[in-house]
Amino acid sequence: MAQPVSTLTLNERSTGNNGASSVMGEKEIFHHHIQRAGLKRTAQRDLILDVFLGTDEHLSSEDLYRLVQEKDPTIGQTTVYRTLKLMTEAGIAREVRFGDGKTRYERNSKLPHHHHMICVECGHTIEFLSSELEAIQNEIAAKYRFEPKQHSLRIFGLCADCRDRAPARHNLETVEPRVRLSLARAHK
Amino acid sequence: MAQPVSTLTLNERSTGNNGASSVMGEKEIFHHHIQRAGLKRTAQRDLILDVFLGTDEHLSSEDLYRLVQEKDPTIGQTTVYRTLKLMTEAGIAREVRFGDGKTRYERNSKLPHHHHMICVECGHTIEFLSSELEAIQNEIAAKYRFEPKQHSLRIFGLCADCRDRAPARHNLETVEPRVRLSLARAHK
DNA sequence: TTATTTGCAAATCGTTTGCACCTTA
DNA sequence: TAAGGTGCAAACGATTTGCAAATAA
Repeated sequence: MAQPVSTLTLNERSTGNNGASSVMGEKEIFHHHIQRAGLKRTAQRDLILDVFLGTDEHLSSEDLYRLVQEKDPTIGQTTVYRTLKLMTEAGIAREVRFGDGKTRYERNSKLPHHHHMICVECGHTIEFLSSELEAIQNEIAAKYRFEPKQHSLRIFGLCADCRDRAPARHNLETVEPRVRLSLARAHK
Repeated sequence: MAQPVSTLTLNERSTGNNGASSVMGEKEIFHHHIQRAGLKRTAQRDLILDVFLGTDEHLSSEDLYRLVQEKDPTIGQTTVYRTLKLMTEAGIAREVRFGDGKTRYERNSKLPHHHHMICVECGHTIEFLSSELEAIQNEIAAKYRFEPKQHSLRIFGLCADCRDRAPARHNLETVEPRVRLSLARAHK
C-alpha cells in the first residue's frame, strides 16, 4: 500500500526520534568517504555539509551557496558544487530534477525510495512512499533482465492550493491540456 | 498488470495497424494548432515535423537537427529548437529527460503514459506500460487533492547486455552502490 | 502589406575546468 | 613536504534571444 508522507512529516521524521544521531551518522559517512578516497577534511566542506544537513528542502547548488554565504561569505560557488558532488558520491545526498533546468539535492538517508508530486504552478513538492512501486519495478526489470539501481516517479500537476486558486485554467484553448514542463515556476 | 513493451514493439505499433493515418492525424493537429494560434505554416516546419514523425527514437534537438540537415542543410538549429517547442505545445511531442543534460522528445500520440528503463552504462532505453501505476498515482493524488497532469517513472540501472559485459562492477569500493546519474553515457 | 518566421551571432544559464595560491595529512 | 583543496575567471554545452532580412497570409 502506498504510504504518503508530506514534506512536513518528513521533517518530523528527520529530527524526531533519531535526529542528532542520524545527522551524526551522515557526517561520519562523509568523513569516512573522504578518508577512504584519500581526500582531505576542510573547514569549507564541514560548513557546507552542516548547512546541507540542517535543511530538508530540495536545494539547488545556488540555494545552498546562498545559505552557506550567510555563515562564511568567503566560500565560493565552485566549492559548493564540488562538495555537493562529493556528498552525492558519499551517498548522503541524492540528485533530483524537477524539470526547471537546475539540479537539486536532497538528503539520502531517510525515506528511501520516496517520490515526488510537483506542482507545475507554484513548484511546491510533496513526497510519498510506495511499496507497490518496488513490486512494479522488479516485475518489469525481471522481464528484461534489467538490473535496477534507482528509480524515480514524478507526478506533475496542480497542488490543492493552486487548484483552488486557478479553477478556470482547465478549459483553456489547448486541445489536449498537456503539462508544459517549461511552465514550471521557480521551486518552492 | 504491467505490460512491458520494448522500443521495437513500440515501433511496430506506430507504423502497423494505423500507421499512415495516425501520422496524418499528428500533422493535422500540428497545422490546426498553428492556425488557431495565428501562426504560419512554413516549409521548414513541415520538414522538421516530417522528419520527427519519421522516427520513434528519443531525439534531442541536436539529433533532429542533424537528420533535418540531411534533407535541407539551410535549416538552422534555432528553427529546430523552436519547432520542437511548437510541437510540444501542439501536443504531438513530449519532453523526456534521462539525466544526461539534454532534453529529448518523443511522439506523444502513442503508448500513453508509458515509462522508461534507462541503462546508465550504454544509454539504451526500454519503454513499458503499467496500469498499476495509474492506480498508485490516483490514490496518492486523491489524498492530497493534487490534480495529476502527467507522471513519469524512470528506472535507472544496467540493461541485460551491459550486465553481462561488466559483471564485476558491483563490488567496487563504494560503500553504498548508488547510481551516479552523472555517469550516464551518451544516449543510444 | 504586415505580422510572423528565419538564421545568424550574441547572450544566458547552470555547471565545470584551468590555474596560481593556500591547506591538510 | 606532497597531495589535495580553494576561489577566481574563463570555458562549456544546451538552449534562448535580438535583430535584420525573408516569407506566408
